[in-house]
Order: sequence, then structure tokens, then C-alpha cells
Amino acid sequence: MKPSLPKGTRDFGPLQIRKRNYIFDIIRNTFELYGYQPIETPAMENLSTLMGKYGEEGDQLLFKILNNGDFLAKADKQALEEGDSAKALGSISRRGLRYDLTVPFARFLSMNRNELPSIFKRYQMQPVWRADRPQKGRFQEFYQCDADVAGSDSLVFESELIEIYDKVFTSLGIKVRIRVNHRKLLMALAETGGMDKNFIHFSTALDKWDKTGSEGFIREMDQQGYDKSKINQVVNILEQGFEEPAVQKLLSSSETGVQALREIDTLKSLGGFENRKNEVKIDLTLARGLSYYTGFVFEVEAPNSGMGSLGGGGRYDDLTGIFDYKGISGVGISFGAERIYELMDEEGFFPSFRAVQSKILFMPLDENAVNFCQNWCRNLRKLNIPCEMYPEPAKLKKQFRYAEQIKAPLVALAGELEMLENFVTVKNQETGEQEKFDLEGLVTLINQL
RNA sequence: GUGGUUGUAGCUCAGUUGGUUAGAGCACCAGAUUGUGGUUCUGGGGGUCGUGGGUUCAAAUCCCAUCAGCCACCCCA
Repeated sequence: MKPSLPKGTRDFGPLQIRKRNYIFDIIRNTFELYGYQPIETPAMENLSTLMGKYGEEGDQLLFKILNNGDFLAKADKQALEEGDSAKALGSISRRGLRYDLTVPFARFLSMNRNELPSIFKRYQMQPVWRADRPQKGRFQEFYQCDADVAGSDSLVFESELIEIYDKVFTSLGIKVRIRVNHRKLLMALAETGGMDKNFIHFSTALDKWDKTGSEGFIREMDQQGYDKSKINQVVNILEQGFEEPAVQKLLSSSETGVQALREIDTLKSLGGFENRKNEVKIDLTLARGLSYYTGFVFEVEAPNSGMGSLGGGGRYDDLTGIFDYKGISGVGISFGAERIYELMDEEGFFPSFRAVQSKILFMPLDENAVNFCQNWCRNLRKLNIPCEMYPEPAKLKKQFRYAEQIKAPLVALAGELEMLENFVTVKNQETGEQEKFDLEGLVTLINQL
């Protein structure tokens, strides 16, 4: 049969894994540096945990798992006959693949509340699945790297998470812009324009600002039937930007606005915006579509990459409420590993990796040399030196070709002469130099590589 | 979910207005070369032309459907 992959998924070859691990290691080490603890949750969750958490569209993008056994016997016959998929769903599927890491985290937190520290800082780096149509930098299976703090509403963590973004992208060598906004600031803005009735609409319209500028926003709001002069007023504020004193004055005319401005001041005094290697700025046009954010929101993008955001996050007041665990405030960020990978690959930001770690390949020249080579390998491995041997005394052409395939920097030939005096003839694959070495000498040579 | 675009060997692609047995480069295998490869030369294996249907004496080529990839939109990482 013809081999193929499901839509939107891919294999990772050895070299890709090395590059991906390079990214994951930097992110993981940074999370650890700030005291975050690792957790993992299952690929599948109960559908009831997942459904209704990501909006109607999210429900459609959830992968559902068909029940095992004779699932049709237990299916809702009426719904099947009517062809009503949504109605039949509950009777044929009770599990789904995780859609993000935040909801599983909230579930985990609620279930383990008594075992966890009062402030729980966790990170999680696992694949998630969405039945989205694939395109550039978008897959149906992709990794997210999340760090969240649950159980504290201190803005210290906002400051810390911005710092983590800054540090990780600096380590990766990607120049980014970290945009920050506050949901309450947006709320205040919507109020001044009389658009607070449907705040979700307001924020999704604002999300288009990035792509289409003011145009998309104006069009969307116009379609909602808002007053043209009010729309223009809001656009005017957005265009002037947060740093404009007049804008801040205007935003402070409402209670929510004052709250937001106070929090921004606090975040500033906590050093949230200072000493950063990347640009960190308050951007009034940053909305973040997901509606559960209630405080600060973040988004990271690489200017001129055409890539979309490399990560995002924010504060949500009631992270675990849906799981009957009330009053837990959370704030978190997420790194989009796939996009970071693609960007770094395109820009050539990765250091060079070798797929195989072996420092040396032993090549037996006759049948007796096979054991001899094996022993040399064992000795090197005792010293934690990665090495391997060609398994049979094949033609040298063949053995050399293999050495090239695994990009071994050294090869060691062993035949009658070598076995007699217990040495190997080592050839440096790059320079072509060839010399005899005993074990000790070989170890020193390898350590000098 | 909507629109555009592509699909020929493991990879990158050529294939004329429809016309013999569908080609090239790279890769792979063997030999020239029995303790020194990467160059060169010779030979070799490998293709239901994405899949299914239709038009035709004849389809990789034209038509329809379908699947998959890519790109844009919606949304998102």
C-alpha cells in the first residue's frame, strides 16, 4: 500500500528532532529557572471537559474519538436518522483530543488542589490537536509550551512572564516585539464608544487591526450598526496610541479604565517593561480573541516575518471555576513551537547539528577484527564516548560510505596489524590525516575534537 | 467552513495541438577497485502518471468527481 500521513500531521526526522529539542531545551530551562514545575496530561480528555470551552467554532475544531465496541448499538437512533451530527455526538463519542494545554491544566488543578502548593507554577510542553485546515505554520497536530501561575493575582507574575518571553527569544536569537494590553483598558475604550454591549465582537474586530489596519475594524463595527462618529472617535484613540497623554486621560474617565491604568503603573514599577533586550510596549490594538482573558494580555511577534504570533497569553480571573474550584486567578503564556521552528529554520538561526552523535566509526577489515572493534567500542562507551562499528568486514568503499552517511568525524581501521599490537589506524574524515593510536591516545584525540 | 493553486521514479522536475515501450538530473544497487571511500566510467533496479469515473480508435495530456499538499480568508500557535 501507499504510505501516507493524516492531513496536517508530519514525521520528524533525526535532524528535525535535534533542532526541535534545541528550542524545547531553551524554553524548559528558562521555565525551570523561574521555579515552574513540569506536568503532563493525557492526549485525550473527556469530551465534557473540552466541549464549550473554546466557543462554537472550537467545538467544531475538536477531534472527537469514536467510542469503542458496538458504538452504533448505543447511538441515539433518532439523531442518526435525522442526520443531526451535533445531537448524535454525545451518544457515539465521550472522549476527545486535547485542544490546548490551559483547559487540561485547569482540570488538573481542580482535581489536585490539595496536593499542590498555594501558588502553583507549572509548565507543560505537549502536542495539541485541532481539526483546522493546515497552512503555513499551522498544523492539526502541534506542540505548545505553556507556563502558567495559578493561585495569585500578583502582577509580579505578569512581570516575570514578560521577562521569560524576553529571555527565551533572546536565547533563541529571534528579535521580537512583545505587545502588552489590558482587557479593562479595552473595556473602557469600548465604553467610550458605546460598544461595550457586545465586547466579544469589539475585541474580535480589533484583532483584525494587525492585518488590515483601521479599515477592517471600521468595517466590522459599521456592520454592527454603531454610530460612525463614535467609531471614528475610537479609531482616533487607537491610532494615537497608549503613550499619548490625552488618550490616557480619556481612558481614566471610567472606573474600569482607572483600574487598568493603575495595574499598568504597578507593572511598570515592578520592572515589567524595563531592561528588556526586545521591544515591550503597550499596544491598544492587541485584543486576543479568546474571551476568557480578564486582565493583562500578551502577544509576541517577529516583525517582518509574515509568520503570525509566536506566542501569547494573559490573565484570567477564574481559571478553574468551570471545574467547581472558584476564585483561582491565573496568568500564563504560551510558546508556539512550530512557528518558532519554521522562523528559525528559514532564517538559519539554528546551530549546526549532527543527526548521529558517534564520534568515531570502527571498521573491521576481516572477520577476526569484528570482536576487536567491539571491544574498542565498549571501552570508549565506558568513558561515555558515543561510537559505533560497521558490523562486518565489508568492502572499505561500503564502510566509508556509511561513515559519510552518519557524518562520523573519525574512522578507525582495524585488521591483522592492529590486532597484533593493539592499536587502531585512525583517519580524520575532514583532513584526511591518518595515524596510529592506542586507546589512551584515541581518547585524548576524541576529547580534543 | 470559503476561495485559489498544484499532484508524473525515493527527491527535484521535463513530457509539444491527445498518438509507439513515459524521460532527465540527483539518490540507490552492482562492477571496474581483495587494507583507504568521496572523482570518473560501465551496467542495473525502480512509475497503477494522486484516486475513481467519463469523452475518444487512442488520455500523463481533455471533462467531472474525489483525496492530498501548498497559499489566502475565517480563526488561531
